Amino acid sequence: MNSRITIIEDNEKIREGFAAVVESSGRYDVVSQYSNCEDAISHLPEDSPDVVLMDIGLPGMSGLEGTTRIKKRLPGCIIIIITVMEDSEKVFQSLCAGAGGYIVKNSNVEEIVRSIDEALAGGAPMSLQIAKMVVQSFNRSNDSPLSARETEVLQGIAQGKSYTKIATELFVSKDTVRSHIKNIYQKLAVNSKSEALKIAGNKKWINKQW
Amino acid sequence: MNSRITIIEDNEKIREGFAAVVESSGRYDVVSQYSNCEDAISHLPEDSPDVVLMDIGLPGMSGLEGTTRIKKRLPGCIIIIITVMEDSEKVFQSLCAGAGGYIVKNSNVEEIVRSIDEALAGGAPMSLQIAKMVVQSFNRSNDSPLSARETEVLQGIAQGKSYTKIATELFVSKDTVRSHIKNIYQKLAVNSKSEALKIAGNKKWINKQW
DNA sequence: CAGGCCTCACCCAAATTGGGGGATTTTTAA
DNA sequence: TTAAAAATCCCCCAATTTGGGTGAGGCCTG
Repeated sequence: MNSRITIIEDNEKIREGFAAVVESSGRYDVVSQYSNCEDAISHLPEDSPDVVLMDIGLPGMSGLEGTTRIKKRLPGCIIIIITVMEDSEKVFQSLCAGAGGYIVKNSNVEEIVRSIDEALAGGAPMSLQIAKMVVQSFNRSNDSPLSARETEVLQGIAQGKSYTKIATELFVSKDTVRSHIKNIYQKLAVNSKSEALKIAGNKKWINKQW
Repeated sequence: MNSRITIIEDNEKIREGFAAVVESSGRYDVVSQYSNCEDAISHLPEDSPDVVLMDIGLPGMSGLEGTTRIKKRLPGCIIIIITVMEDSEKVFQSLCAGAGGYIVKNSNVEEIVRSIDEALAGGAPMSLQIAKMVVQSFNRSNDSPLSARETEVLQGIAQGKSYTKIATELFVSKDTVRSHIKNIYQKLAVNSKSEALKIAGNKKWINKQW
């Protein structure tokens, strides 16, 4: 049976262009097209797409948010982001949201169809250009105001460890850890763990590692 | 001035092969070669390399661990992983550790030199094959024992939020969040935040995102 | 020598956490 | 249809954690 495809893209020309290309292959059925995520999500059960071609810059809910929501309802659904060249952070976030690949808007017919084939086969369709962006988004910035020790402590916080646990692992007293925390909070102008993690995480001062 | 390069690789033939290739370009100086990370790290200050070519499967300290340590001491140093085709998890972890690129062991002369050029220019040298692995490593496994709601709650924990904060954000009471936590702990057979995060993180049941 | 960094201590009060018990409703699956 | 699972909420309890304050000694670097 043919794979079911849903297209979400606000530019009508581009959307119908993609639809035509996909249909032309004969192996895919475009079951629906939407110009925004909200509409698409409300029709998810009927459409039950195998693949979603998703634009990132959409009116209303962003493609990022949409990807997360769709993945939540249809975990098996593969979402391929349609994009012009954007910043590496967006690409990274899309992957975090559950995107299965990236194709650029001005791809030719064969590339598009091949991307969908690849995605269904379990591969990750994307250009080397985009892949490199992902890698670059890993690079931690080195202009952190936090000292080495403070970074270690915050890293522990990021892993949900208690002050006591962190102290044990760093071979220092609990009060020392508390001192570092106080300094961290002062430097970042916050007063809670979650706030500190949010800004240190966004600025890549810590490894949000797994 | 030529860029300073250090090579860490336990196989002597491969190591010297790389050295010869790099030297042959004339634009790079191989300032040192080591067969393990420990030796390399103890000579870091004198060597002060701009680029490190690092094997992943090393005796003693792994290339992953070594990458982390070197990055800590020389944040500006670019570390390129030399590898045979490995699992996507290793590739992902290397990038987390601070690797700036990936080249495969049987690359030819031009590829190697070009990779180093690319790395120094700020790009991320890697094959499309490897890039795809990175992307694949983002895919969350869907065999989680946690329910959708429980996953949301644990996600909040991962961001360092308090039960109260999570409750507010999910529009439920604090006790509901506590109920979910209790169930999570039982399912994962743990009894603390950090333990739950560790196993849920490792198995990719949650997005460690920011 | 000033300033940052790392270390540690003590005080305090509020909040959080983990564990126990139970209850209801809705959804899902057998 | 019936049982299990999920989601919601309530109460109790005690230990721990957290955030904030103040102070202080040693070390290293510019």
